[in-house]
Amino acid sequence: MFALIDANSFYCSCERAFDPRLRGLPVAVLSNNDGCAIALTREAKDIGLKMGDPYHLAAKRPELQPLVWRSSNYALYGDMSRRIFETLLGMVPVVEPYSIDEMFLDLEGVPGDLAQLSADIRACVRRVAKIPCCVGIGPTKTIAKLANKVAKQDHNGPGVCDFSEEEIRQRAYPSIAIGDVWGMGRASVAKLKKQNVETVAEFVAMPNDQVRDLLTVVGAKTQAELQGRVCFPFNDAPATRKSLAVTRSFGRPVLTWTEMEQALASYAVRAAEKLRRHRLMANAMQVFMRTNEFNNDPRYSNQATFEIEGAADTLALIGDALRAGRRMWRDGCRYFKAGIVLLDLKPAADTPANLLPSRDPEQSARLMAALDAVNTRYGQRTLSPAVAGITRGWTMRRERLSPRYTTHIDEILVVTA
DNA sequence: TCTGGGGTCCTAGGACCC
DNA sequence: TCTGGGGTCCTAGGACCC
Repeated sequence: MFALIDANSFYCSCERAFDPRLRGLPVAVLSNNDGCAIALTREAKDIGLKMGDPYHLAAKRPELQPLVWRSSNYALYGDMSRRIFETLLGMVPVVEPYSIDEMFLDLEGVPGDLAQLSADIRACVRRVAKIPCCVGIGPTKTIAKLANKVAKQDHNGPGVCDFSEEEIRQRAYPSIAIGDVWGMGRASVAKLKKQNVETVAEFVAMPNDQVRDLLTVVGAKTQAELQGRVCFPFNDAPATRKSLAVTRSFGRPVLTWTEMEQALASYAVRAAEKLRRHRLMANAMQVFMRTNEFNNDPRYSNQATFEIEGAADTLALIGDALRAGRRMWRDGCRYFKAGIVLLDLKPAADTPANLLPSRDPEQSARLMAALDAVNTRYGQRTLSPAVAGITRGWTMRRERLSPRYTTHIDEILVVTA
């Protein structure tokens, strides 16, 4: 049996955990660059804000004036996610983090009443991590996800939904829209609608071959999972990641190569840091830049993917990124976004030694260790290659950022009693 | 002025091989 | 008239997720 724990309006709940004045108020958290709403409390939904609404339009709507806006603060949310994870680990043997705000539990062999355990988990996450959440239970991950969704929709309910019994599912499926199912996106819903399939019950009743023809093996697996057959097993060990990206929209258009160079170099710095934190090496890189597709600027978009010498060295990655960037750079464009993606990642330990390395691997490792040590101790970008720039006019907007309550000593909450 | 960022998986089609 | 049958690997693009 699986359980899925999903935090309610996670980013907003994190903001509320440290600023109790936000309780009961409509709150929305903005995407990077303060672009659009990506997390909303129920109060925010109730007054008409929708996921994805652009901030610059929503801020002008009279009915949305009560909203409290926050820029996204991923340092805070990541840390809160870790707290939830640790809270859960204190209650069950294994936890599989699925996303920043969702964790699967394997309840196989966990003693006691599942409903009681779920209620306890919910209360404990609220008390210890200060985050409200809902719990869904089912014999497969897809059913547990669905149960969670049902639990969430019942605002005044217990916050727990148990779909472990076949009979209970049979009663529930006819009234659940197929689009509520994990893995059923817009395109699949539209295809099913053409076949007059709109509810989970109707989907489950389709012949498996027909589902496969219509939605490929992905849809067929989802159907099997809804019928109670496990296709997505519990994953105890964290999956090794295959790619890693650092991409950003600019706070204002970038017009000069010098600025683009700074941007690409600083993305490479971040990418290299992530790579080393996960103890990985990258064997290929993708670099892209583009103008804004939403306005009338002349369109230009270019991208290059190429192999690189297996490395987690900041200076090497900067060199690779800038060489590729320089080749695709065109004067006169108003660049709006650029990014770096590292591909073909391998564990650093498994990577065979390069017989003809372009830099001394020992020296590189020592230099990177020193760089990371300084930046860990004194803060990100304390030490950074000069080409990544010191004053940067192009960085993203984050005008409504909350303090880094849990990850920066100067911004920690002070309590007076 | 103003519309995010970061992932995974699958499929189709081309190149190439025997 | 007639032009096989499998493979593999790679890439671009679609779909989906949070």
